[in-house]
Amino acid sequence: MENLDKFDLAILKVLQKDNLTPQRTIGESIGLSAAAVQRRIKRMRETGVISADITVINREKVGRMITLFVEVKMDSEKIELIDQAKNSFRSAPEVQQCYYVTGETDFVLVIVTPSMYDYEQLTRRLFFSNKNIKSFRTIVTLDIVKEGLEIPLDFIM
Amino acid sequence: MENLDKFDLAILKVLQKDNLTPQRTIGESIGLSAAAVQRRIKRMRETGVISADITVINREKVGRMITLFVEVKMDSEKIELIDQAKNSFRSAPEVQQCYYVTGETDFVLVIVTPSMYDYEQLTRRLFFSNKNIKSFRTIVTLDIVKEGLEIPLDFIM
DNA sequence: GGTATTAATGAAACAAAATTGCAAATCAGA
DNA sequence: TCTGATTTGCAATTTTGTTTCATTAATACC
Repeated sequence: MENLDKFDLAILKVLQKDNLTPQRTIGESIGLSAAAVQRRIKRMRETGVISADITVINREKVGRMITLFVEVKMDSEKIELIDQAKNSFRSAPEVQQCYYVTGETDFVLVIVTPSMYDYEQLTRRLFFSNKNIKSFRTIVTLDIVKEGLEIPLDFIM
Repeated sequence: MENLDKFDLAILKVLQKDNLTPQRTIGESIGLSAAAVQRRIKRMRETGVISADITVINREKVGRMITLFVEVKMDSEKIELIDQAKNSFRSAPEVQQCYYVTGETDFVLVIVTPSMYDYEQLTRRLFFSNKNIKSFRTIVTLDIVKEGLEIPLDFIM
């Protein structure tokens, strides 16, 4: 956990909304030179505070896509089996997000596929082929009300 | 829904992994000039195929943060009440993602807060104050196995 | 308190990338 | 095959990012 000052947090706040904002513009808004902003961004990349810079694609515009939530329950909680499941989920391109969670279920997955048929095929590869998966529950999304990976930085500042 | 050719899709495939990739580099890898790549990106921004360009922050590095899933059940499915709920979820900065879904539950939320206390406060504002929310179930995440907003474009190509 | 050391800064020079103008090539439909 | 519209590459231009360097601020150590 890095210690970030108010400038770093202000920079992050801008970038997580639009990382194409010129450093000069950011500098002006927070009272730093463009060079200073550039160095801070560079450092945050090196220290892993910034983990990626990505383009977000509008699903609806590229083709029909289905978004699903899947709650997965495991039989055994043995660490090797859990890790093995994590790896299999992580390496599937259809699995957009994967969370290991507490309570009734062990994993929550966000899955994006072109069709229900593709999802059915995926469940065979991902779930039915894994002996340690007890059950899974699929939730179909009708509407993406809000999407993003933003972190509420205001609470830290 | 825009119709995108193989070049557009190839560009998107690169950008959704790293949108800081120089257009010249993209051009070389797909057999186009940098200018052509730039024009295509511009068009995809204008048509909304590209909805955002963002920096992804590593939660662990900026401070203690808790990630939660919340399944929300509504009393009435009246469209005005649903829309009103959507708006309240959308406008809360702690709500990172919000999906309107089928089945038992009506909404699935991904929530990021600094502490359980903050989450408890949020539930008052977001859930208990809304008469139309029948119940909600909170799932605490232990580990983010995979995070992202990537869309599997290989299935389209 | 004074001094050495380190780290961070801004301004300017520099490099690299994005953007634009324009002529040529490509493509789709008559 | 012709025509009009679209897309392309190249080169010029503009904008942005990066590095250099001297200065300042902060910190630690006598």
